[in-house]
Amino acid sequence: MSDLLERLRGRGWRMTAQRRVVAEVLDGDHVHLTADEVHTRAVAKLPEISRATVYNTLGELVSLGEVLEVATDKRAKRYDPNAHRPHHHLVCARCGAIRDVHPSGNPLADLPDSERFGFTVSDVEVTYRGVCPDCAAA
Amino acid sequence: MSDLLERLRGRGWRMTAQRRVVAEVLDGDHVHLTADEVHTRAVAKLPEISRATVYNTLGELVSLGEVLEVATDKRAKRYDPNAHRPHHHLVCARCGAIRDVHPSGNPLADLPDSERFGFTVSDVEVTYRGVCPDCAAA
DNA sequence: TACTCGACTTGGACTCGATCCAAGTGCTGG
DNA sequence: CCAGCACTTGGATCGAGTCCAAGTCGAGTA
Repeated sequence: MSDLLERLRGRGWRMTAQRRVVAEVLDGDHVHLTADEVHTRAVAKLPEISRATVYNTLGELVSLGEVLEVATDKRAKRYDPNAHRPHHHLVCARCGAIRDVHPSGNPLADLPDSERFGFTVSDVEVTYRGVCPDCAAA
Repeated sequence: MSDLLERLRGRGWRMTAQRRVVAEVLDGDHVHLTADEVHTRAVAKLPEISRATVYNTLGELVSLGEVLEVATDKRAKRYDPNAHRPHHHLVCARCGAIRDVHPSGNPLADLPDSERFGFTVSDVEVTYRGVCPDCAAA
């Protein structure tokens, strides 16, 4: 996904070591990391990187649409690098782990006009909640 | 909704002034209040009530299934007294207003086993996002 | 290559929502 | 009416996230 780095450069980003590292961490594997986990992994590659920079960079990536913010509960926000393929989330109520899922059907179409109250509805998020195998075993 | 008070008594709750007040606030109108708003309104009825008690009581109501917690974004959790009729939420991306909606279809059924990854899926939340008429006009 | 400047980074202080805890209060069953 | 213990209190604490002034350094220019 150095396409990501390419796209960022294309958008006029100054390419700093910190930004490269954050982008690499997100690219690394498609898990849904918290900002803090991103910071921990980033520190492994670039020890001096600060939390503030990680937050800044994540925020920029989100507003560029390269990464999605997922706030499934009141714990830490998680960041989803899989922004370019629409999908929904399956969340473990105990440990907070998140998996991407692709339900059949189109929930947007399931909201009749009479239930839209004049809103311009543009998006729908579906969050399935349950208990993951690991937590169920424990 | 003194049925609520009845139900609580039936579940072995000690009926204190504080709990009655919190239940009354939630009953008052079916808006989605934050814990802080609940506290503010509770203080109007019972000036000595503490924030901790409001949090405790809301937490108890949630775990009894009398009230739903709604975390649509990273701001404060909101509490939804409409727990006995299943419904979903339509959120204004600009002002944060929330409306209850009742889509057709059953999104739980739309998640095939192959997409459940061993999770015991117990619940689904659907959040429609858009712009409300007021914000669209402004 | 060297210079320059403003975008970027830093880290520590701060905010805000929420939780914890030890001490005090007051329901409720007997 | 009493006593025991569930409940409340408020202040401390926590954890995620934001802010800010000061310092740093990427990259366009010469």
